[in-house]
Amino acid sequence: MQRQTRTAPRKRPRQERSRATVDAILSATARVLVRHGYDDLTTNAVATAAGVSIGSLYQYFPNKTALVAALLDRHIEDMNAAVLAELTRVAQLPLAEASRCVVELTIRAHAVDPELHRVLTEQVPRVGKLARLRELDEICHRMVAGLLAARKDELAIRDPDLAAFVLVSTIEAIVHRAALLYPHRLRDPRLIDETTLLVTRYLGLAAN
Amino acid sequence: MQRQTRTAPRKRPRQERSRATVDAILSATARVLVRHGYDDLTTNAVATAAGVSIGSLYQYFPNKTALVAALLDRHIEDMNAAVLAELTRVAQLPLAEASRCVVELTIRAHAVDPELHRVLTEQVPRVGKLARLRELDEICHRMVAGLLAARKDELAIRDPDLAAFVLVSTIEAIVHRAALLYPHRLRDPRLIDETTLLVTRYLGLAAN
DNA sequence: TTAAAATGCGAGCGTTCGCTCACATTGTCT
DNA sequence: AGACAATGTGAGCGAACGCTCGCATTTTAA
Repeated sequence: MQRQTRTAPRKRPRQERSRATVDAILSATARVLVRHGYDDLTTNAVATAAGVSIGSLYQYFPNKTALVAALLDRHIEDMNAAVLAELTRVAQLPLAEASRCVVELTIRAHAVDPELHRVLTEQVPRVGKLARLRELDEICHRMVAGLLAARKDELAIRDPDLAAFVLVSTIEAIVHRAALLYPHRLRDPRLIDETTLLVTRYLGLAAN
Repeated sequence: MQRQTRTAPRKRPRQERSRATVDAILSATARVLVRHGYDDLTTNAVATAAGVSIGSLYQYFPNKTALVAALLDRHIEDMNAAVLAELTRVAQLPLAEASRCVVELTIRAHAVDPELHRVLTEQVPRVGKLARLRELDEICHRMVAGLLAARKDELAIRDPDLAAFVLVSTIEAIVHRAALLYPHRLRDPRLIDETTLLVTRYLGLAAN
């Protein structure tokens, strides 16, 4: 399997000075990652780009993997906090409306620094964060399943769990694929319409 | 950007002996890749696993990247030949039936050496084969769009192109996600049913 | 049979890069 | 002011690994 290096941070910054250092290192990591890719990302390059010595870098990150893992963690948590909060809020709305909101939400989430998102997505398995990602996936999945189960009688579905799997996969995938392969489609409102249509027709909510 | 090494093979094997060598090298690459991941795949390890000297390996592959690229090429072409052929055949069937066939087909395609498929999927962008992948994607996309356009009057869709994008993304994604995260679902016939339902309801073909 | 081409071999060269360590500087506390 | 902790520095060590090259063996063809 993958070389599963320990990715926990080495030491937590106490003073303001060092917190700035850690921040500089992380943003430098992001820049180098986007410009050069993971393979050509060297710890020395990151240190230089951050305007920090290589020694300082190793005060806070035990190895190269931990560096990217930390960045990924931050990215995942940021992204997910937004999504989960919104998902909860949306649960109150009529289902047709909720569907559209979720689609829009997913698109918005992918539109924040898509380049970084792409690189990070590609590196997830190498950095050993698949588990965490799967965990969050599971949470989304269950929230949607709950939402569907609560309104089962308005819907044309039998198994809310299975339906949730299908829906979460679908929405995430359409947006993800659009973001990676056809970024212009993300700006196309018709993509939102069409994806929403897919969802509502599947759920048996469609007016037309 | 990525270190875009030349990935073209160095020399084509002429005799039977060398063809066997190249084959051994490629299957060894697959084995090592699955067992150790790309990062821990070394050319020396591949050579050893193939029962071939490192010198011989470099007779046919200019570098490590080319090795993985060749394997990936083979995998992509194999997978896609099957899919495209079947897609053509299915185009004759009634749409409801065709939908189910395509879903089943996609699942079958992912069930062939899923471990290798997973590793390769994760490694694709780093080997510079994204372009080829996108090309094949485009072909699928256009075939489906053509199929939808031809029977537009039976369907509840406006833009066959957009609908094709949505459908191809959807089916691929559900299967892909199931294969990577929840392999047991691939054996669950209800997944096929449910995905087919998603497709047919979206297209306005559903009986129920 | 024999020359040339194709193929196979593997010790080890050269480079890259992750990472340490001994020391310097800055901040905190009393 | 002095002492101790926190933080910052960067030359360079060591190991890993991609890849070459000179030579051995096998196959082809005349």
